[in-house]
Amino acid sequence: MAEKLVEKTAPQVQYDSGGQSKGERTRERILDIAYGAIVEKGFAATSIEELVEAAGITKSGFFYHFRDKNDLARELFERFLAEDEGIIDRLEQRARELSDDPLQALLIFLNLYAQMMDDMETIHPGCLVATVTYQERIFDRELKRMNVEYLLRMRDRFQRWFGEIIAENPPRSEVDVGALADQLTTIVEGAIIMSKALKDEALMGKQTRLFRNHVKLLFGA
Amino acid sequence: MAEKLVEKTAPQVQYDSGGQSKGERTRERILDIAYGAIVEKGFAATSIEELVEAAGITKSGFFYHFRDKNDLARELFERFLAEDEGIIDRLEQRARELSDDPLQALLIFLNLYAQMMDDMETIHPGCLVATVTYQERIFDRELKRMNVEYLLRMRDRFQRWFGEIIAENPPRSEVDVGALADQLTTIVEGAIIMSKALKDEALMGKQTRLFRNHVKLLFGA
DNA sequence: TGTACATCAGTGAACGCGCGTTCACTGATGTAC
DNA sequence: TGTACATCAGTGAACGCGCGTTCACTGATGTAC
Repeated sequence: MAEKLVEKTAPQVQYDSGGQSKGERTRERILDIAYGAIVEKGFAATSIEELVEAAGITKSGFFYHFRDKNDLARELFERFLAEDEGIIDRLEQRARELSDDPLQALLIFLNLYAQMMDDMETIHPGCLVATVTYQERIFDRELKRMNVEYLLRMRDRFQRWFGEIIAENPPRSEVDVGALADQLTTIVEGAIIMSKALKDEALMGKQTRLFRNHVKLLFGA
Repeated sequence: MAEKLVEKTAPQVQYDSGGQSKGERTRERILDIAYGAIVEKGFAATSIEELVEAAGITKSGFFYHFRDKNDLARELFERFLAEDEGIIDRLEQRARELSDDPLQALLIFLNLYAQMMDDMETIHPGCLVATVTYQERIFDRELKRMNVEYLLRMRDRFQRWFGEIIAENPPRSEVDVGALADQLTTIVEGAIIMSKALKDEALMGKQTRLFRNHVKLLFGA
């Protein structure tokens, strides 16, 4: 009996985890687990029960960290979009550093992007965009708005880039610049679906390189 | 009282509905309603309750026609795939009739396909492919298999077509024919997501024409 | 240094609701004799 | 032409299960005096 009481009050080891409190670590763990589960099988099919079981807490513990299930979805989506755009920003920056010519820079960027996809052992996180679009009903308006704004920022980024390219390289054939600006995103979204369905991990990189080939033919010397 | 009894046994009008029995008509009605609902908001979010309410029968009536919910999904998917491939078959046939040259025929086909998308007042049914892929967990193996085989048939179709084209027209740059064969499907799947998210009905046609432009640059004189 | 109180990070039990599914039953239509 | 039976196309009530959510409570840690 006395032993048990002593065990019960055993000193809690305080891990140094980069300034994160215990609660923050749990919260992050839930988000990580939820991310994987939602990408794998969708939001509706992912139950709170399985998340907390994997996280090693109880269901009520979940509701200590998140107001409700949509709250989790919002947080997750925000997190993913920031991460994804950060990656694209860095790739664009590197590509621009490697060439002053906008066309060359874009071709380098597309190569870097395709390589990144080849190296990705797991499924691309962009799935979430598609998941949000397909299950809009169970997600709320806030999520839809975030999704649309993300897609529009991508469009803007490439529209400007193609604008720079066209200023110096007349296109070999008449082309819809707006559609061109959307095409990488379109292909990536489609390739996620295809690669997942066909279990073909090389597909995404290949499709990106095909788009690169189009750009090269269209503006190349 | 007597009046009511007479009303109750009022002669049932027998509509001529193309040889379909009453049960077959109800079944088709359920399938039509389910199709719209699933494309709009996904399979999991579509309840049997709402389907039977819209169809004007009771929930038990649903189970007279379908063994369970997956049974409905299977039937629906089968129906859609057959319809979709029928359309593509006819467009290819028309395009081949209009030109003996495989390259010209493909360019005509892509124009016809893009036009069809422009004319489509509603969202493209190909959504179902994406829905199946994203919600594979709640659908069964049979559905996944049908989906994969559909994608492989599409790949085959275009791989053969590009084979014919390359035999006569050397490509202007080295190209991955397998990836090229997948690209139309990839772009269409991606464009469905984009057009739905951005509520931009013209996007699908534009993306298809961009792919056409790539083919033209790649093999054109 | 010890005590009192506040906050953090949860637990455990219970709830209500909706959904898919079952089952016994039924009224209308079709078929055989 | 009438009757008996079979099949079709459902109805109505009930079920059990899981899921999201709530709520009162708690043990550990942090802070003030």
